[in-house]
Amino acid sequence: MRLAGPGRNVGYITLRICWFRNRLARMTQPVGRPRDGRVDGAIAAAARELLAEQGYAQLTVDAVASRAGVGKAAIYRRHATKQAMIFAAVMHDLELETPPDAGSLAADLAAVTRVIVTSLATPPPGVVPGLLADVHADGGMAAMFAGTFVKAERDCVTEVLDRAVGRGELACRPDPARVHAMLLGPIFAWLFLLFEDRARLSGFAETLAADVARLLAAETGPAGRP
Amino acid sequence: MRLAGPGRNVGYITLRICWFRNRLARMTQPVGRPRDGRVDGAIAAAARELLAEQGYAQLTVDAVASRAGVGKAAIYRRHATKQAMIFAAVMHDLELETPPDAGSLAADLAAVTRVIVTSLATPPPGVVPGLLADVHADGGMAAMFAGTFVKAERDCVTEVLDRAVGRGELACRPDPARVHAMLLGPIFAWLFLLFEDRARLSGFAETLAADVARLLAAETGPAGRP
DNA sequence: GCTTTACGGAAACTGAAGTATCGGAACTCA
DNA sequence: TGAGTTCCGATACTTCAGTTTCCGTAAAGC
Repeated sequence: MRLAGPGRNVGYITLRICWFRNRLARMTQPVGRPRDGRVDGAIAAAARELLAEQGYAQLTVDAVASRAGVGKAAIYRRHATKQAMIFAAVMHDLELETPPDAGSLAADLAAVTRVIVTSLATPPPGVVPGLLADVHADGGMAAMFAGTFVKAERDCVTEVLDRAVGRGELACRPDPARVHAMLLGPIFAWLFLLFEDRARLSGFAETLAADVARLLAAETGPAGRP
Repeated sequence: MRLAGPGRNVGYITLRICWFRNRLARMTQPVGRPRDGRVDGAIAAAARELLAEQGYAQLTVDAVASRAGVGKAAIYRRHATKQAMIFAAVMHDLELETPPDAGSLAADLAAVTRVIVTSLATPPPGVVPGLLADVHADGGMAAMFAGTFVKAERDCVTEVLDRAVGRGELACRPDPARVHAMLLGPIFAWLFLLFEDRARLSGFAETLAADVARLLAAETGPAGRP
């Protein structure tokens, strides 16, 4: 079955060249029919609608395709798995921007806390725990999650702490990971671990932000102190 | 098709009496071959082994049955779903007892924090997020979770806070739900949301417990203050 | 002994994820 | 303009795993 020989080698090299040319072309202008951008939006919208209507565990790819008016192939052309599709749909309209300078560490932390509350309380019930399980079941999803959601929130926290140092409220910047965990964790626990009243969440979050601000100010006091 | 009549009525009443007798008998001594207690243990042990070896998402009921040397029917006779089986297996060897009085609020909170760290960090990777998603996908599991894991931890927290009030360290007891969220949340976030270094977890937890103790002491100061 | 339930084993059923294929359309490049 | 490539919706198919059912057998109470 071996067809080796001079002619065969030339053919192999030609194929390699064509392959590289294709790779290069794809960088600038992909060949073939371009993807319809409206399909991406329709998939994400359908997924979000069905998540809200039926819940995370009941969501099926067939239902998303049907609701979006697209074929399943169009979905799997864009997302490797059902979980990746849901992740993209949920992250799509999640805005995680650093809030503007509010003038003090306490006010800045309160604003960051509100961003966290919104990002956790907005998705339909069951979506956040479901996604978290999927993230822990697949290394690729974990990297995606850490690079988008976690990083965006971490940047918010770091920025707010740097502002406080710049203002002279803090002598040195505390560990952002620690502050991040102390803000995000209790809110997550309130919603998804302890099943506490969602109506009392915003009050709890306000208190939490004030507590953390007081704690940081007390331990790494204002610049100029011993 | 109606077979009503005096004789029929007597038969109905007899059936009712038999039914009640059966219900009563079941309370004291169930009829038929009793369940083999070793089967329960074998199922739980096999599930825990396979969770540790293969991970949460890869666990199948067939594998558990095979490893335990039992039939699948024996599993479904005991647990309504695969998720309930895993829940029972994981909760089986989880000890959540209130630590003994350590003499101060700070020391007591540190001990409770260690209990929480153990309960979250001991299960194999992926098990805690997976179970949490299942809990949020089924109301029955949610009630079970709230009544066992959450309640046990909450009782620890409440007891420790009451001790502090009794000692005079705190003027009044803070909301146990709030304190619970502030202890459990950051640890959960450290492990499962932020993917921080597990080696630094115990240090973070110690700091966290001290922070919360200082916070509570500062806001609802010792008895006797205004 | 009769009835009921549990046991392991195995087969059957069911739903859903993911893949393959089809006829047709859109785009690039030669 | 035509060849080659990719996308499109639609549908059938494969595969896998949860759940149910059935079998012959064993252990308990009446």
